[in-house]
Amino acid sequence: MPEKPSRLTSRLESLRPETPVAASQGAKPKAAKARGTRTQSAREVRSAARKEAILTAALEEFSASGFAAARLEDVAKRAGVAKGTIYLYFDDKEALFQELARSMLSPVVGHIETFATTDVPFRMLADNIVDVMVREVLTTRRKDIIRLIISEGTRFPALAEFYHREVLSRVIAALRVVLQRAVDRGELRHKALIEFPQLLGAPLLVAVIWNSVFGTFSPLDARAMLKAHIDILLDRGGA
Amino acid sequence: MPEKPSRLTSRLESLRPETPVAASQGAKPKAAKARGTRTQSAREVRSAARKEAILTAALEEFSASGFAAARLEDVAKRAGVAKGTIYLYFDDKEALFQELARSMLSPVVGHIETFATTDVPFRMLADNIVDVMVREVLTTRRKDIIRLIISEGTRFPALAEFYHREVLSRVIAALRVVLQRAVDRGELRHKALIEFPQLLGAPLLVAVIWNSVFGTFSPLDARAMLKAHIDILLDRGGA
Amino acid sequence: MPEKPSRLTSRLESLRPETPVAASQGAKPKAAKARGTRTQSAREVRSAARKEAILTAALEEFSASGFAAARLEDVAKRAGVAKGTIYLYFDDKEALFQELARSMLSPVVGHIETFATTDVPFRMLADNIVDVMVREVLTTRRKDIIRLIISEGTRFPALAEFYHREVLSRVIAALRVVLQRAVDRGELRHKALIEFPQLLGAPLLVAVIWNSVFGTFSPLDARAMLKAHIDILLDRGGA
Amino acid sequence: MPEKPSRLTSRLESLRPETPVAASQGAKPKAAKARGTRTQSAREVRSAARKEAILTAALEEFSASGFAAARLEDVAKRAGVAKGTIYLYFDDKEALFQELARSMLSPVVGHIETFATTDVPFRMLADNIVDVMVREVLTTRRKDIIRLIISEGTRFPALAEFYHREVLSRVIAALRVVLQRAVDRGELRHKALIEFPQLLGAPLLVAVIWNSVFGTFSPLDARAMLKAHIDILLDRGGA
DNA sequence: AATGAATGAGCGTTCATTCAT
DNA sequence: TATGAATGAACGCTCATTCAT
Repeated sequence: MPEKPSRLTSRLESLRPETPVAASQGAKPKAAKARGTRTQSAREVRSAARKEAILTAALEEFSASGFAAARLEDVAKRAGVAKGTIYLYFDDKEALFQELARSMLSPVVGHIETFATTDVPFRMLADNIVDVMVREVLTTRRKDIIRLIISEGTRFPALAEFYHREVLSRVIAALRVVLQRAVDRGELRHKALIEFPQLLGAPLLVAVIWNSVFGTFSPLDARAMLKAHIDILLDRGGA
Repeated sequence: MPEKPSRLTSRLESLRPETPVAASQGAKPKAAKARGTRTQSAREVRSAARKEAILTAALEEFSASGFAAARLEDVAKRAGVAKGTIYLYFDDKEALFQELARSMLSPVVGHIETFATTDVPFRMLADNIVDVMVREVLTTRRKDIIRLIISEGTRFPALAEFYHREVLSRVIAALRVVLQRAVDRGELRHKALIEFPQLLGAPLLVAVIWNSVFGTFSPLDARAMLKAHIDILLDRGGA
Repeated sequence: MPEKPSRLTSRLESLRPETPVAASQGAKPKAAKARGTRTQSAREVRSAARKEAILTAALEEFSASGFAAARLEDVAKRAGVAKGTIYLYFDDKEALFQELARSMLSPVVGHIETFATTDVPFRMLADNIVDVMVREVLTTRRKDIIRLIISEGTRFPALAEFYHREVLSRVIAALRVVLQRAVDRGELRHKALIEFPQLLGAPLLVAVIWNSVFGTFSPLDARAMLKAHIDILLDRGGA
Repeated sequence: MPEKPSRLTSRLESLRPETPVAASQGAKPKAAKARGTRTQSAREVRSAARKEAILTAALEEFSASGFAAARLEDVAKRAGVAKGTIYLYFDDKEALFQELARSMLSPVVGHIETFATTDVPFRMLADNIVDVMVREVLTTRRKDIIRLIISEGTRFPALAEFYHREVLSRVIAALRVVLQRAVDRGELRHKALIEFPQLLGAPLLVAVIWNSVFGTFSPLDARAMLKAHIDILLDRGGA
């Protein structure tokens, strides 16, 4: 069913833009003049592209090596710029890291609440969530951001708070609405989920971590597992 | 109920020794010749204590800073030895890290299979597992090892494999036995769990990560969540 | 007496133009073709103004930070031009520095010899010198040039030689004439001054350095000190 | 006369030790345990020697290039140590610089007041001061320290204050005593010197600066100039 | 065995200089 | 002519590792 993009799916998918997009569009090095919506000059376009290239490269390097071990020179090389160029766009290594995380998260932020406002049967919603998670998280670089936050969150409290405030707490609030409604409608029996919506997301976390840490020698069928989880919660497939 | 250590509990708890124990017995610096089982000389005892002190210190530093950012000098200081002393017991930083992880995991390994051989009602077993996890993982440094493996696993494939082979795959196998039996006995309806025992452990992972990353400003009642999860799986507390 | 600008004073003061004046007239960026004396086009005027702005800014930055630590970007910012523009007028940082020093010194050069040709009583001349030094050196940016030459002279032998040749040796020669005449006339007893006219200027150096280094927390009344010095040389104010 | 070291001379010369001596003798890297006067271990001796070697090398490099342009690697090379070794003894480049200045000044500090307590005819004292200045300042590295303070004082206010407080203000106070006594005894006519003892020292400053900046191509006979200055103040050699 | 001073490769960051626009 | 983004050599500083004591 999720194969044929329903209206719901497409709405849920609107968190799409996977490539890191700086909050400020016309990424003028260091001084991003947000001058409304205007046609960008060639230079502005090039600048924005460069910033994105750096962010993309940074994501790859940070994912592969972690914050401390990642070398800015490698980021530069991968982005096809000189070492110094990074500093035209970011104050320092830490700022690059934090902006990276934020820029990957920001597009998500705006679309989270849609969950709650979408009025569809819970099982359909659940199926779709699984689908979106697989397509938008597990098979994209967003899973790497999640891992980075797990790995470095303790060392970057500001980032952890940002992620918690802008993403997790909203997701949880939205899920609570959805779950409450499902319970009210008799679509879901487990009221405990309302208190701990984390239980709904837990398998996603397992999938992300498992496949990144053990995936090479023991891959896990994330989609199947997520579906199984939903089935359990909905008493489906039990026989 | 778990308050009064039942026979089961105590067996499960026997994975106790939380302090890192060197895999090699006598811990002769560098050339650990395990010369049969012999009463250790005073020097050997002192040496083993030193190694343990270093491992304990290393765990704390690695947990706090991650592998790359942790400073061996800080480890030494915390362990009360000189920087050079570390190299009498470990080849290099990486070896220290790997031995640390292994030494923390090893005691666990031996006791995992007990799960499968313990023949108790599933719901009792499940409750006990929750209890043990909280006491032996979430409130001890073992949670830090889990986080370290999540954070550094990609950079240390050997460690990831070790952990997968010696811990996870065994735990999963044991859980499968237990879960199969529970299904067979009609104690559990969700056969899907047999295919994905990870779903049983997922909330533990969430608890570990959540409290370490967001715990300071948004603590999560891990025990309550784990219990809620069990209740859901067992259809308890629902109605 | 020096209060009412006598003819002497005004002549001494003619070393006035404090703003740096480019040695090259029309200041055509880089290729300063001095095309005879012609009315400068609007563009040439603007160009000359720009060069001056850069020199003024450079003086401030070099004075504040020294040659090595001064940042060309700051010079540009202060001059209100882009970084690259500096290179339209100067070959590199060092050339900017040397031209700066030369341009500040050049106007002085032309007027030094006037000392010798002015035929006034020594004590009047001496008083005026004090006055001019205070007004034209100590309270202007020329003191900064002196400090810069002291600080950087060793690293810029060409500059040191230039300063010595074009300024110091001339001043000294002129002073010798003046001093000799004063001795001959019986206005001055200390023949040794003729050999070491530096002794006449020494207090000026002290004033410049003292006030720039210790001035903030222990200011020195330069004028009073210079006057005291003259009084000593002239045996005034003693009894 | 100054040729035959009189008692006075030797007293004045007691500011001798020219090689930089760290305030704390047994220069244990970073943690200088000042444990009274004790025989230093071989290691302590070697450590102190190293610190001195670094300071000496630093003086040379800083003198030659100025603070900003001096390269720590060159300091290390000159001192015969590795780059990192410097950081065992000094926190950073700035600390090295400040400690250098202080260590060169400290031995001076203790001996300044002797001027005032020495009760000899002023002209003898003056001659001796000239002599000591030439031997202990102009022909040693102390002149470099003076130049460094002139050059970098503005950028290192703490150093400027230290120098002013510990050296200059004391010298000036001591000179005032001496000068006052000379005036009282009728040995000196110029009372103005009491207000501005700087006038006594001004030629020394000129000599230091002149010879370091123009010395190569136009050396100045500092001793002769200083003597001439004294002669002027004392009305000697006039007729 | 234990120490900790010493090393030097390595990395983050700066900034003079260049050059496409 | 003027700009300022881009470059990359250079340098301060760190820290894993070694080794004389």
